[in-house]
Amino acid sequence: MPELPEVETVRVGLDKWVVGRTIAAVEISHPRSIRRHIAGARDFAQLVTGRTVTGTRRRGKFLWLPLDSGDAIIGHLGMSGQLLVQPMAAPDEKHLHIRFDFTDKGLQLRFVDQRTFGGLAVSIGGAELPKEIAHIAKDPLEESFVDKEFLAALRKKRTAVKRALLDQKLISGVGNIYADEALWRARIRGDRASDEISRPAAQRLLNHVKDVLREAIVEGGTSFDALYVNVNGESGYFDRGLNAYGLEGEPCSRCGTPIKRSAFMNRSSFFCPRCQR
DNA sequence: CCTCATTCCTGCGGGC
DNA sequence: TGCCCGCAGGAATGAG
Repeated sequence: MPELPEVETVRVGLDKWVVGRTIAAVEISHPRSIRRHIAGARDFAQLVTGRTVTGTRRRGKFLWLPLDSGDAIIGHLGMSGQLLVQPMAAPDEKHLHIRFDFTDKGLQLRFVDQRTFGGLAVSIGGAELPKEIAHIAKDPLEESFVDKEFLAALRKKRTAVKRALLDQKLISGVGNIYADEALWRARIRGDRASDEISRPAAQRLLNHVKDVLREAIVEGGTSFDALYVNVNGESGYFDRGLNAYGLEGEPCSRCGTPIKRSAFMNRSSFFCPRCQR
């Protein structure tokens, strides 16, 4: 499930394989995958054909490819989206929705997405920062991320602390897995009121968020199945480093108490009932 | 403005 | 064996 570390792993792959190359053609076989590009498939193709990819950028779970036109191809992987770099002769993936060919007739870029929650769009003038993601907060691994602003926002909110971690307008890049992991490390229960967390505890939680994201990037992300892969179709290994997520009934690695699972925000939360208060 | 539930989607696995 | 149903969940949307 692509959260910040998984998207970063994909970005690094794209940086290696796609930057500097010129798009020769784009084939869109599933309109839902470009639903955020309001002007439609033909407009999308027109804007990217003949353009050269000049870099790769990411904020939170969004990534974008600046083009030499000043526009950018912006992408979100959703639940199951993959950006794969494949030989032209490789057979079509079952859920292949968008294919980019390059003028050098080398490896193709393919957007594959089983559940179609993800998608691509062209952001006009978005090379530096697409306006489509301007409403998203900076992610905690950006140098310009300001801890104090997040801590203040946490205090101002009247909601559960896990909900705040998942709120991309407060802090971007954190999804269900890393939220549970950071809360476990900080020994805080996710349903605690965000404005009742002490300032030192909130700072510790933020530090754990940063740590767990960084550690997962080193491992190439977390995956439980073939749905999250890097641009070469390979899975990450961070699932070995998890202490809470998906471990219902397993002994907490700190205190041995079985990890509990509960429904929260229409999804599962995993936590240690003893050492998370 | 703020908070929160709902909706989108498909493959898989459990239960009967 | 086969079918049905629940589950996985990021972000946009709209209700209250």
